[in-house]
Amino acid sequence: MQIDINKQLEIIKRGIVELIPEEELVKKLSKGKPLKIKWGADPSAPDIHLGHTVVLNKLRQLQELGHEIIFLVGDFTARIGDPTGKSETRKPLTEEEIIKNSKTYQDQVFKILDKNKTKVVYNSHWLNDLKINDVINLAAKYTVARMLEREDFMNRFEQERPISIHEFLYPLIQGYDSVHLGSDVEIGGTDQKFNMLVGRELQREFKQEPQVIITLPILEGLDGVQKMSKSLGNYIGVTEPPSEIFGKTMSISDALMLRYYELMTDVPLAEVKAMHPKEAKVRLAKIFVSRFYSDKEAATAEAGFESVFAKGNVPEEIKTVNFSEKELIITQLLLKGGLVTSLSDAKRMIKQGGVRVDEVVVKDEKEMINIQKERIVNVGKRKFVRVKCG
RNA sequence: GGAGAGGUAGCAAAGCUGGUCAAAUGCAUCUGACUGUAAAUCAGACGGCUUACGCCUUCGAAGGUUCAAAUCCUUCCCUCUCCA
Repeated sequence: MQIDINKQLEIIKRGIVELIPEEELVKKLSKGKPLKIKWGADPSAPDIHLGHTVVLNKLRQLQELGHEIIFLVGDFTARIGDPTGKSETRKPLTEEEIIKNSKTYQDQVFKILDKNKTKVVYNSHWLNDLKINDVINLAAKYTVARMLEREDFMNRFEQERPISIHEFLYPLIQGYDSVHLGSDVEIGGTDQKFNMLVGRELQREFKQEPQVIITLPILEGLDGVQKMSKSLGNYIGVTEPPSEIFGKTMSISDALMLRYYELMTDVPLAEVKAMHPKEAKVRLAKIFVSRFYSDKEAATAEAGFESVFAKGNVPEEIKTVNFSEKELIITQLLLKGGLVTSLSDAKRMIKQGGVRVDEVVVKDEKEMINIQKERIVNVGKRKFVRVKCG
């Protein structure tokens, strides 16, 4: 039942950035036993997006090759909270939040992974038991100079920006997880390379055979520059409605489209380049919707998109807001309809010609809008709301 | 423990001989034009409330000086550098 090693290697290596070191993987594979593949996730943000799917797809392949996926939920660090950097201090999550988040997370992950072939573990189960001397021992196994090998540490160090001591602990803890699990392979984005390498060192210290590391590309977000992440708001979530997935895909640049094709599809790039860019993008958008929903949903999303943006129609599914008033001044309508953030914002949009009621541009910021009959109000190209009295 | 530098809007970064600072500039963002909801480009907006004159809140925090403070003083919090 074991698949040929060369064949496995070929599948494993496709689309990855690095395999460190390949010989060790061959050696591990040649033992003929399923490998323990560790993959760690942070449960503080429960929504997974396209960026995560790059790794998930690879894990799925490994799973199909008969290996065991260990999905490690990093609940320990989530519970402590990570005050790293100047970005908003991450609040420590409560027990309930973590359980809830990780459940949501799993629901989404198992849209791609085979639940029956995945083992879910929580690192608090063993990390909670560590004593302070265990931690110091762990810390003694690594030097500051080696920690500074990590690019972002070095950058911050050179730019005289703060680095907290505990940040040095995280790679060690992540490495210790590998020791505890006895993982054969750890997989993650290229940004995890350093931490995963620490795992190798620690396993060696603990007289284990070091894990092999597989790094995968980090997917750029919709802006095409920064990595896709929820906090940057440049992501496509796998649970978003089909129309959103479709629309967001259509808004990316041509260059980014090629990148997405490369990282997330099997379509030959030459074939994509031969197509008209717009057609290629539609095809990509449909691939994504099909993947998380169905071909039928994809076709519907495409039709909806063409109707709204090519023909300028009103989207079919839009939010309805009810009012008790029979008529309302346009600015209030926009604010209460959630289309703008303040009255000033509303006036701004009107002044700039971005506000329409039933497709007619509103020029007067004092205009009264009668809503006894249902009206469609929109700001810009994307924000629509249906308003009515009652 | 000692000496010094610094904390400004989403980010970066001016201003800091007190008023003309709701705070230059760049990036990001948003709206409009052009398009393929692409890129590039152009026009504009980008704290809140007001039809508007204007008013209110904002420059790490709290006090103080002053007719008036991001700008001066005091205390506190935080960051970095050098010395120990």
